[in-house]
Amino acid sequence: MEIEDQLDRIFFALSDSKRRLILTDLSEESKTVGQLARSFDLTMGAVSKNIKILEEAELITKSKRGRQVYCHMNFDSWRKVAKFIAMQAKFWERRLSELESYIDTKVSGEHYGR
Amino acid sequence: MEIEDQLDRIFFALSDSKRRLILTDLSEESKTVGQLARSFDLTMGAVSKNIKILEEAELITKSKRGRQVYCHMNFDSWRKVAKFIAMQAKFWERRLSELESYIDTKVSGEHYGR
DNA sequence: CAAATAGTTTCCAGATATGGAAATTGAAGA
DNA sequence: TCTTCAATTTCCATATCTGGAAACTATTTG
Repeated sequence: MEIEDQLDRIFFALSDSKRRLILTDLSEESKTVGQLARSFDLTMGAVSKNIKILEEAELITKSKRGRQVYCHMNFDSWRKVAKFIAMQAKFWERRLSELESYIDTKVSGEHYGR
Repeated sequence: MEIEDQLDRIFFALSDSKRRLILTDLSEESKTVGQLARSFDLTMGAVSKNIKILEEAELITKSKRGRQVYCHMNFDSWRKVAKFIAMQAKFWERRLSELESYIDTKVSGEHYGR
């Protein structure tokens, strides 16, 4: 269930528009927690907690420079998410076309599915 | 903020492995709420509520046949999600390669980003 | 060392999620 | 109509999420 837990964390992290905004912001350049707090008009505590959620989902990484903490978008991890979703889509797409050709050739009335 | 709300709902719906399992199950064939409840060892009430969450995210649709309610995977909506994520990835990818070439050509020391 | 600064964590309150049990709705069938 | 069955909704308890305020940690600077 390890991968499933990881997906839980990723999707949960992405389910909040503030966090997606932070992620988009970090995609342009790495920023400190304080910079993010000022950008999004939140306390540092609040940003720090959201950052933690994104970090646990492995969507970002952190690095220290003195007393400042820089947050970096983890592009590798995002690529993985994109790949997973695209593959899932492709897989379902295949099933769907199989189903459609089955319906086209074998079935006529009584439409259950959709 | 309409699109953002939609994304909130979609990602939230996907953030639970039970709901992802239901979705995968429905990708094979449409099923009734009762069938899903039996498959996943949950009460109908619990399944019905999760179905509602997936429906509000427009990841599935429902249709009635007598007193049974069939749930269908909404492939169109999923394609939209996949497209959004892939586009986002591509957008960030481009930014990333711009950044990398910028670093390659102009900068030498002092590595902030990552 | 003391003061200031950047972040994190803790504590708190209010909001929301979750699923079981039971009441309710709506359709089928005797 | 009365009963049964599929599903939804309501009620409830438990758990988690969220962000502000304040306490705490760690690092820089005077």
